[in-house]
Amino acid sequence: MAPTTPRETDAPALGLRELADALEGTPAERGLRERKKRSRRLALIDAAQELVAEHGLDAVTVEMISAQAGVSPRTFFNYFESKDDAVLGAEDAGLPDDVVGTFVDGGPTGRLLSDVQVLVAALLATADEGHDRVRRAVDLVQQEPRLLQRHMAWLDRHQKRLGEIFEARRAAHPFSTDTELLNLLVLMLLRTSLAAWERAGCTGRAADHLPSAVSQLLDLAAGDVAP
Amino acid sequence: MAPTTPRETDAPALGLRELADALEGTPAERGLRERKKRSRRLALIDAAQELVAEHGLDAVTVEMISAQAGVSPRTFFNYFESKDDAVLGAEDAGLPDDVVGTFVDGGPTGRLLSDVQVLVAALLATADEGHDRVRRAVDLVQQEPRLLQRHMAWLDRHQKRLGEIFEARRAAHPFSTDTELLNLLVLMLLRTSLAAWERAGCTGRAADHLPSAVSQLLDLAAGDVAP
DNA sequence: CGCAAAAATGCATCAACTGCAAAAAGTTGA
DNA sequence: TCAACTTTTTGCAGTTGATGCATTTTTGCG
Repeated sequence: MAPTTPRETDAPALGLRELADALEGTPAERGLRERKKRSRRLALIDAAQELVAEHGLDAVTVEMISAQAGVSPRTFFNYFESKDDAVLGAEDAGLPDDVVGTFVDGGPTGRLLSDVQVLVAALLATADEGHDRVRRAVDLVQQEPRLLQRHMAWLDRHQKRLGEIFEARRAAHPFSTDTELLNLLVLMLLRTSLAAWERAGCTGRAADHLPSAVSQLLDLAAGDVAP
Repeated sequence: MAPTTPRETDAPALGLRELADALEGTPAERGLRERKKRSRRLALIDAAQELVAEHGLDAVTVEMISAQAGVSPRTFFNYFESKDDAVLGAEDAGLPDDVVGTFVDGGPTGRLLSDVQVLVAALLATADEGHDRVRRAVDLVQQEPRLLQRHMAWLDRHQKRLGEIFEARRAAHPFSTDTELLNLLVLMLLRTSLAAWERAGCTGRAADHLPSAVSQLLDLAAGDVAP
């Protein structure tokens, strides 16, 4: 019990509280409330994925999902905007700041495509964290094409941020590629990698299949320039 | 015009005759019924686009749309699967058979990327037919991000067919690119071209902006191989 | 005209989703 | 421990999108 974090001091510093909070125990365990919230969220995702896997997307109602998770139907919508979001376990997993910083500063390699690849790898890495649930989500997307639309919605949420990142890099290190095209490139690499990962039985990390996707793209271009 | 691909022969194929018959007599004017159907459909699209442009997507109900178009709300769903489809004026514009045939037979150029470009050009050409409505649809997609999801749904509908086309070509003229990646490539080129077309004020044809999209992609690849 | 096919319509119904206010659970400080 | 407080859950009523079914209206055609 080393009192390194003085979080019981009452009066003193102004930022100490926030500092303590930041350093304190894993970001998910700061009180029963937070823990229950997280737990319920996961319970809802599990319930949704399980039921959909068994009965199909359209045959499952939010009422069933909430019942299985042991909460009221109304509570369901406190956690997710839509049924589909719950099935996908949609996290707003943001990009790590250091990765973004490096990219904006001209990226690790200085070659746009390679640097975008690093960006995508970072996105895939966050997906690896919730391995099981992501795997089930990817499986379900294969079976239920409607969910693919939500996948696009997920990109929408990040499109703004991605756009800003691309523009920021462009400012200091100009390139001619449309932001629009780059956004779609990210989606393409993401989906292709995830698809390959799933074909491989979801073993290892999804990012391992990223280089293959990129080289396919390069081959495609090379074959067109000098057949 | 090297006739390496025997695709202009008349007699051989069995389904060709029926196809010709089906396409015969302007496809839209074979009786009052067909004409009315088409007219109502367009009226619904116009009503939907107009109302959404004015009030926003969420503030417009199918009841309003059908009222403005002068039909019953129930009839609306005889024409469209969803409100969003009506706003987008979603046509199931199929690819012309000759274009598909050429592509499957090794495509006009024999280079995969270039041939996909021709495929996309054909898709964009069908979009040019309903010039005004497509333009409004593109505009609305910019304003209402939710519609972008339906754009993805549109791809879904064609993804199966596209996949078959790619597989058919692959059988006789093997290539290593994933079908998944090619599907996304088509989407990328479509969206980038449409975006450029819209930035150019929707003048001329959307397909005119396709070469730029492709060359951007090539530049991206070239810059990565030999910086 | 009169009959058959096709389309439009009315009606009942389900499910997704939202706002609101009351109740319950967690948190804080003395 | 108790009592104010904040946050979250929950019930309820209501709107809207969407579908199935039966009925009526319209259209095509001899």
